[in-house]
Amino acid sequence: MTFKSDIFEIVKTIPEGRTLTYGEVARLAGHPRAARAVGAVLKTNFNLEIPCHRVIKADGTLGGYNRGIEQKKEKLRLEGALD
DNA sequence: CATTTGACGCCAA
DNA sequence: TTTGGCGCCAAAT
Repeated sequence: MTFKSDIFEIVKTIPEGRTLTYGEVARLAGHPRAARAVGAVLKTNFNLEIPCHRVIKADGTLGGYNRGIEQKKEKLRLEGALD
């Protein structure tokens, strides 16, 4: 499988109300040092079936989102992943 | 095939 | 608490 597909598989398993960091996703995919590459992949994929808004930075900030950082923030708030 | 780019992560000032 | 710098890796060009 490709790095991309591995990442998507992992992200698809993130339950509502839960968040993982880019680094965590990379580690779960078997690429412990590829945190940055994870963002590169999520960025090029617009598949809404993939809850990529649940992937945030290790320092607690949200990072980015291909549909706007505000949308990401709002989604997480609705799911209770914030506060 | 060689470079550049960037939704990262960590540490020193 | 902010900045700045560096290592890392896959995608895009």
